[in-house]
Amino acid sequence: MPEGPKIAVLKELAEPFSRQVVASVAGNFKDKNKLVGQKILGFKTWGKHFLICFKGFTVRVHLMLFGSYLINEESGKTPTLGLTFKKGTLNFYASKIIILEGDLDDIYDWSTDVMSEDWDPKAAKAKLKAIPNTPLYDVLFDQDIFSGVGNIIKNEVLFRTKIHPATKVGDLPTDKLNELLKDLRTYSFEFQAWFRNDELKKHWQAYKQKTCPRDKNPFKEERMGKQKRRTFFCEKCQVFY
DNA sequence: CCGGTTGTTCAGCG
DNA sequence: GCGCTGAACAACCG
Repeated sequence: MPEGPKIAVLKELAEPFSRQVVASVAGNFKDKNKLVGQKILGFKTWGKHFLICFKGFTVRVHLMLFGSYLINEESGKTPTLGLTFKKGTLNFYASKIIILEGDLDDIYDWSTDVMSEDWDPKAAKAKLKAIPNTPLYDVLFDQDIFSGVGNIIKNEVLFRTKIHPATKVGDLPTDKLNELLKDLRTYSFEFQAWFRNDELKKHWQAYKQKTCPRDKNPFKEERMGKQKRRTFFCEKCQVFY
């Protein structure tokens, strides 16, 4: 389900519950009693984390690989966490949920989130300098450098910038690195807009595709990186630096 | 029914 | 203590 842009859409859809008081709580979440009667101060996101802010603490929802949510709707299954308001419900299924105590600004570095207004590509570059021998297929999954980036964004952005996924980050020419950093953000917002309109898949150029749309060369598909994730690339137009 | 997956954490080992 | 590996977890689709 999630990559950063989908969580950004969740925040938009949840916004009507901002400033509302939690009337009752359902689900398996063990600290659910702590939420009853509390007013939601607002919602935030950090990469793939969805954050429900209360006074003094925050509920962190992570949808992982299979998680889902329903707004003003029930699936019939027990949610991990289900919030009921005077009007409406917000349900999370198959999610990992924890409570964060204290100030979020002490917990999160917002500048690593490629969709944040605080996104700072210079900070990312400084971190990449320390790991020049790491291939891009691993680098792009590092949530402490590129919060919100997942396997779709990885595949699409490397294709769009014509960079071979096995290129080591230190071997990238400066202008290509800059282009990559820029497109991670650009593509994430395009992803968000497409997902909102339910037309994300139709815009996939590399992910799960068979043929390169640029030169009609068949895509290579390999399991790459520490996480052995599906990687699609064109050996003709994606340059190995 | 089986295999695959837009993700992360942790135990176990050398 | 480190890095690496595999397992574990979750739910839905084709």
